[in-house]
Amino acid sequence: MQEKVYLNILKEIEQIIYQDQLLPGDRLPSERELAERLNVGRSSVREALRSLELLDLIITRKGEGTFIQKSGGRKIAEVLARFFLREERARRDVVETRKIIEIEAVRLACERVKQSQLDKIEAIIKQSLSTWTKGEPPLDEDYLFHEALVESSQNELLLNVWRPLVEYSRVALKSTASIKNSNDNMINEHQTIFEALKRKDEEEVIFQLKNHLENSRF
Amino acid sequence: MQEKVYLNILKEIEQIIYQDQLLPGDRLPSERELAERLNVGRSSVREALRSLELLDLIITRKGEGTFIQKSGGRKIAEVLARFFLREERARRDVVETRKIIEIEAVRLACERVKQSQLDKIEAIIKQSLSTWTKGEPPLDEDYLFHEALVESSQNELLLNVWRPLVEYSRVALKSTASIKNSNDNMINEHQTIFEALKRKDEEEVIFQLKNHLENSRF
DNA sequence: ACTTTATAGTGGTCAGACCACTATAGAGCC
DNA sequence: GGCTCTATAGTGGTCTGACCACTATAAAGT
Repeated sequence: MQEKVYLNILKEIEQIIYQDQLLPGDRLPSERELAERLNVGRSSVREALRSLELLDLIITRKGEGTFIQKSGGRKIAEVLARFFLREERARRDVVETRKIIEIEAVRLACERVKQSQLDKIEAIIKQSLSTWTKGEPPLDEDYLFHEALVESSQNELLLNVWRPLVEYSRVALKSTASIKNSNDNMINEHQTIFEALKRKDEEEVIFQLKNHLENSRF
Repeated sequence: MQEKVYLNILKEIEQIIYQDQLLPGDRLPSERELAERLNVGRSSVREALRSLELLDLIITRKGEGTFIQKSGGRKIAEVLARFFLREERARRDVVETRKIIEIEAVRLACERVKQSQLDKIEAIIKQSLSTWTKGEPPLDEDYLFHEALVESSQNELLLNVWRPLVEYSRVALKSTASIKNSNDNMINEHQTIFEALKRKDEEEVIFQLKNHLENSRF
């Protein structure tokens, strides 16, 4: 059975990225050029590009072109969340998988974290305090803290798998989340995790993180 | 700034699914009907559908229509893997991430494995012996064994994240793999892992699996 | 009632038109 | 020569239409 044209185009685009050594920010050939080059219709090219766009792998800008993007997984998480909301099992899988990834990333981080990353995490905690002092919930800092933890694993794939999972968790759970954790507890827990990571105390950081993930809003 | 038409269509499709209480297996309105209903071009509808299709949320069949599907996430994992694994540290990240996933999946399996899955794993081991007795390397069985382990976690997402990692590993490492494991050791190790899993001895199964993954060809 | 044929409807792909926007090149002015 | 403005080329965005291959359905024939 012949595979659909847009799937073949995805593969070809991947090849082009590989052969031309394209990086995030670099520009892909135009739709018309791709169509000509691959001997397909422009509509088919567009179908493929829309798929990639939803994965946040590319961004297309009118008048400029199509650019490779470092994936944030935001759009896909939103779409998945909307489609998954009614499937209890899938939600469990996402939450569970996200926790697994994060915990194992932090385990790796105990060996690999760089001083600059520790500094960054510390700064995020300080920013949390500052935000909270101003009377605002430090939601962004909460996210950034967790992201920085996973980043400290020095395993980019884990980070890229983790991101859409977290985005999904945020969207999927936002209307039903029971907040078990006040903001000051959250910041305290971040601080505790950070201190354990600084000491590279694997057992303690895992324990504290697991505890925190049980209490966390996402 | 006006959002792209295809993103609006995604939202409308979601609404239709919700209002019509559509479930996996149910059919969406035709492309032409959607285009008319939403007052957009058919091409735009197709762009939206391709996005959903890549997420495995729908399946479109020529002559029949477009159906809601229970997502397996296979295609997306494949595409994401292909796009992420170009980077410098990709190989290490893949191998490491795959191990993490597999080990954690097996940890879950110790609580969750079903008798039918144990039976399946046992059958795969028997098939390995049979294949090897015939003088052939039991490569397929090796893969199937690992897949069945991850499957036993009852976390479909883990399985779907694991698959492309393994596929990549097979392709990327195949020319440089140093085979540290003879086939009979491999089968013995599979057997040992299986026995520990049957006993639901988490510590032992993790230990044996880690050992095996160090020796394994993929 | 069953089989065959014709028709309607489905998705799949491509070409083409035209629009809004951006980038680039060229002309004109100081 | 440098700067500004204008024109043109190129980009994506969206829609329409044509035609194909396949499936579903209805009607006709046995």
